[in-house]
Amino acid sequence: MPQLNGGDGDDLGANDELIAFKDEGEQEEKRNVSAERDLDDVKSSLVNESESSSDSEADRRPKPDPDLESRARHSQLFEEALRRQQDGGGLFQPSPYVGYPFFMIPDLGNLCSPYLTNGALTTSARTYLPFQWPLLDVPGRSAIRDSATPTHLSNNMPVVQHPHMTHLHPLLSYSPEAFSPQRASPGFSPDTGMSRTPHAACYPVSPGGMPGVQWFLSTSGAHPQSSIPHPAIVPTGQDECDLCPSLPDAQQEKEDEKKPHIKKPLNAFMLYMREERPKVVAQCKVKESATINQILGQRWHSLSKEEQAKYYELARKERLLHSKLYPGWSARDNYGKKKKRKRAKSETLLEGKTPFRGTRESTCLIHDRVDHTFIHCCVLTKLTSR
DNA sequence: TTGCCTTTGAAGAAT
DNA sequence: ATTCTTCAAAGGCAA
Repeated sequence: MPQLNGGDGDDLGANDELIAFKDEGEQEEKRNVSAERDLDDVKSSLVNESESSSDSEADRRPKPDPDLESRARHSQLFEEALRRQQDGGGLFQPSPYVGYPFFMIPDLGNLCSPYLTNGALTTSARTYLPFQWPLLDVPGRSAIRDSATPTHLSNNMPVVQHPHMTHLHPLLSYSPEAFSPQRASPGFSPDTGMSRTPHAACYPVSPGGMPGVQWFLSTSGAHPQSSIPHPAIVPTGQDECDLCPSLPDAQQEKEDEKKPHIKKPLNAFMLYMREERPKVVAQCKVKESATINQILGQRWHSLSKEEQAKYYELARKERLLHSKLYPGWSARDNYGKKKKRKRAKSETLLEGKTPFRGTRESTCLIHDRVDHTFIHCCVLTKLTSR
């Protein structure tokens, strides 16, 4: 499959992807040569345009886009809320990167328990996010506070959850469920309702990655950062931390296999699939992914160069952001990870161990349209299966 | 319960 | 320099 790889090395993106056409006649190929060249030109111009502006912090902010206009309004609300917070001594900062719901939270000591014992929201539990999340119709903070009062599930896990949170669907570049109740740091004791370890989970936070941006990945206690997992990170329910004493080799190896793993950024086609899959499912009444992917593959080839260029540009930004979030990450890091994880899981089952994977803790933010702020909620889920 | 299927593209390893 | 391999997503299905 022909591919050009003339990356500029600056933004780590393969800026000059070529669309490859398979199983097509010679004439078709000739026709595509010029099409590929055109697409290449489009991509190059996109890349140059993007790169020429990539040095500027301001330019990393979202540009006017008809698709984003509604979100721009949200952004405005966010900026206003931010200013109010800062005027009031708040330390929140907006993220210049709009593709991910960054949370700039300086003091997260009780982020995961944002409510006081009486169920009221603590001051630091209130935070803000960039505008990519959809606005919610929340009747008012009091209603949120009432409904968010901690309750208990049948397994005695304390739960703080607002009923509206189920509507939250962040526009993530990675798996949306990264911010769902199934994604969170695990070290939570069901008995005490508190963190099982002082550092529930220390996921790789790039030290020099993005200026002013940190992913807070542990929950509370000794470590200064609290946690909202990046969508590309797949926590596994194991307590891990660089500061913990190292384990014996065999055990260490086993633990390594369970370490959260940073996923690859999605390529252009994957981004296209993510967007188009629901439409194909609806149109073709087919659910089998293999069939759907075949259809999507055909549709991908039938896209115009402009349409494809949109996804290549998205993918390039994905890679750029990913590389900034995880400067030391390599695709090689994940080689064999799938098989190892599967093997580790089956070994656990063979040993007759209950595949209890700890506790997931997830967070959500609810927009309060009354005073244009966001309210942080925390959900704890006991994990016993995959 | 697990792994395969099926697609394209990116990246690293191997030749 | 070219080719090969792996992994990203998704969910049904066979073993």
